[in-house]
Amino acid sequence: MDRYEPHEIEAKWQRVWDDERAFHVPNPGPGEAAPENHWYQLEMLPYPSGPSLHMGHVLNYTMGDVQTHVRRRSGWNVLRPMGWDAFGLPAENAAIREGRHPRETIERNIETMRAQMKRLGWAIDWEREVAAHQPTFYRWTQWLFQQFVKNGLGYRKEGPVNWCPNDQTVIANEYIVDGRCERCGAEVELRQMTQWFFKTTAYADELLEYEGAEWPEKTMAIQRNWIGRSEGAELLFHVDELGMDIPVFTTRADTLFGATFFVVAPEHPFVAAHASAEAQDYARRAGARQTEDRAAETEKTGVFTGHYATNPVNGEQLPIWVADYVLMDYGTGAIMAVPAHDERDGQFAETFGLPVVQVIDDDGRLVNSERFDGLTIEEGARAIVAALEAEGRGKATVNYRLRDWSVSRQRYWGCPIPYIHCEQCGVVPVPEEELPVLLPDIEDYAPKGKPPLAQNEEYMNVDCPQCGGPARRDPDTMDTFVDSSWYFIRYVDPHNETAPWDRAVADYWMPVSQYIGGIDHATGHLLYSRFFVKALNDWGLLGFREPFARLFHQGWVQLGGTKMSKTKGNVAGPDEIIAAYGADAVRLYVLFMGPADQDMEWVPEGVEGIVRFLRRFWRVIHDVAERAPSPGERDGTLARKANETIAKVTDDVLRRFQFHTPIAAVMELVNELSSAPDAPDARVAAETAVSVIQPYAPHIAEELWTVLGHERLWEEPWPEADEALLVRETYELVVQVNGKVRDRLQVEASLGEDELVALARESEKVRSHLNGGEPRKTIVVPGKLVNFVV
RNA sequence: GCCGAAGUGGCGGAACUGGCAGACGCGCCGGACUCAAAAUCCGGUUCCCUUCGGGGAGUGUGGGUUCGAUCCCCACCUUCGGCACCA
Repeated sequence: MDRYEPHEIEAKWQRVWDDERAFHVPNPGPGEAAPENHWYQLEMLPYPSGPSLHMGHVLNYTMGDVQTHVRRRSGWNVLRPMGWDAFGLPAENAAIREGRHPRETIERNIETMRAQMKRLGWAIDWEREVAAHQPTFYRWTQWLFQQFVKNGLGYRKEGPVNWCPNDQTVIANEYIVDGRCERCGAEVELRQMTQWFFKTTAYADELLEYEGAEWPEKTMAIQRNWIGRSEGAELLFHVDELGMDIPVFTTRADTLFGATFFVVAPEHPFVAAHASAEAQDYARRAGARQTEDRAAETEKTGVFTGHYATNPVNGEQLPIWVADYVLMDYGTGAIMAVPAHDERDGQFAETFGLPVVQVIDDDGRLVNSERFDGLTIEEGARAIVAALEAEGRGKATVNYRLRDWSVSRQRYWGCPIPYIHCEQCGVVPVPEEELPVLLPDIEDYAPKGKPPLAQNEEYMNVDCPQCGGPARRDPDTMDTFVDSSWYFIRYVDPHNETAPWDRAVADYWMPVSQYIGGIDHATGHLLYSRFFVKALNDWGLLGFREPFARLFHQGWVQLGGTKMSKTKGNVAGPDEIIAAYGADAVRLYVLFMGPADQDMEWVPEGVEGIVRFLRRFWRVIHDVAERAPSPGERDGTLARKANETIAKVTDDVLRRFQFHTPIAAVMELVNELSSAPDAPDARVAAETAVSVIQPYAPHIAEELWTVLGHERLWEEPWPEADEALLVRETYELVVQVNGKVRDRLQVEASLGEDELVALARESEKVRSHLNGGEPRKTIVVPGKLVNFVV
């Protein structure tokens, strides 16, 4: 027997798979009958800003790989592609640090990571590889951007945006944590800018539904929180002396009679237009402060504006105050204040000595509300809104926390926005036949507070496609979430030069059958991708409305108690472990560490146990190949154990999505096999062990398969458990007295209840606990236990 | 404050539908091989008591349902995650 030399056999089989295009999956040709069992296995694509894969990637892609192998061998037509989220800020910042061009940095990182992936032996169809920064890809990103604009879902708007002073660009809401930029930690500022937006709010309600999508409850809850749907009413308050209306949003129209004052946000246009000088001064000071700082303040502050609003239900004059506890970007930026039934309004009233009127009693019924007295909260709200609606002073509405998606970025390394600004014609799309607008190679792409592209006259100056006059290109680039919102569709048809994809091909493979990735993308990538697919479906480009039929989140691989990440610098790469033990050991260990959806601690010494198992496995299989009779028998103890292992592995991987217990099951089988390598049924058990470990450790499995005299295990049908062998001839019957185990008996599987009870009563141990008495009650569960109650 | 998830040996964890708690692995202890060590192999390893037959306790805490609860119900504690002056 040769020694187990992982590097030799891994290189050998990787070469074979490569030469044979073993994992290439062709698309069904036009009019060709396509296999019905198709499976689109996808893991979130890596972001090649760092020079290496980390263990989180290894976990993620190995899980996908196990799924891929088991499905392939079970007869599914499996699509399993890979690509690169190559545009974006971290990559650009890394390039700046290194003093190189982002393209150089990124393409070098992609080379490294691709080599690592191949070294790990993942079953990827490399002929479908895509990268966001390649013109062949971003041509269609730009085309899609124009579709959004043409369909009214993309627009330009001036408004306050989140500006990171360190990264010198606008950043998205989900990248702000406690008022700071998640990436660099700088305090985010508000700036007035004209920006491109995608109208995610148009799909707010639909994004709350997950029809046909099997998603973790948790992820849907995060998205629901983020969307923040809130049913209520918009009510109009009239300012008599100015002859104008101010709308408010409220979820508590039932408390309208309890409104004793009225508050507008410092940024509310009413303040600048009509408030007293003192109030305007307050608003200026408050508006300059961060929302988070304002929230941290416990004391309520505010100033009376000098005007009054009329309560639409009873004509009462309510003083209008400006206060920073009311936020301009939620609802209408103005509220009716009901100090008796809202904690914040209550604090404000107390601070400024404003009146408090109770309008809901302890039983939850309306009081002091004239003709609405006695109604419940729900009835009251409905009745009051209905009454106001009849007068044109209110209507039921739904408000959302979700904002439209701001997609412009003032940085270099992204997809150019395919629009031209002409003084005569306005904002004009670059004609489709001129796409892509190529990202120019420029020398100086360091951030300077204005987009690097804006400084490049050669790029910026262009003829207007409409009037031919001088015009300027849009100097911004797109948020990288635009790229990742559709990359998974491009995979199905990656070389299409006339369209982003062929709809028939997309509809064949999609939606993604199983998506695996981090839950940190719940409010970013996963939400935007759903938005994209709903829009694309509405335009007739796709035949489905949810991109990811099933979703799974892997846990974090932690080192020293904190999650591995580039920013924390505690990234452990797979290279050293592969060099020391081989790819199969790494693959097995990442999955053996624990349940894949829970965080796990990377213990470098832990891989030793797996290595020991692999060496032992190697030895035992060789031993069996030499000593066990061939063809051998199929129904002994080992064969039955092997059969149970098949059932366990298959069920865990396919139904339970659990990857660590199958490894334990195979270890058990190998342990038993090692004590009887010459048994009549050892050969069938050995073949089973090798066959079912193949998705986890494909190289050693392939090699041992040849040792057992076979070939091409990666194409071998996945073994099926033999139902007949799963039924045990005898089993261990547990005998309890008062629910406590007192004895265990080997019994024939065919015995009926009466026979089991009779056998159990004969047990010495049981008799001593029965103390000669008759059981008051006897419970029999055939196949499991007998319980005597005394 | 609202919403969600999780608490099992020294450690990672298993127990899938209410039926043997601790599979598998790490670590540790003992033994074999060795001049010795590493590697490998064999055995042991929840805790307490024990006359070595066995007995008792035990899955965050306290209750409940049940012949029987890690699993179901109620209350609480702790940890983690999401949202949050959101009207």
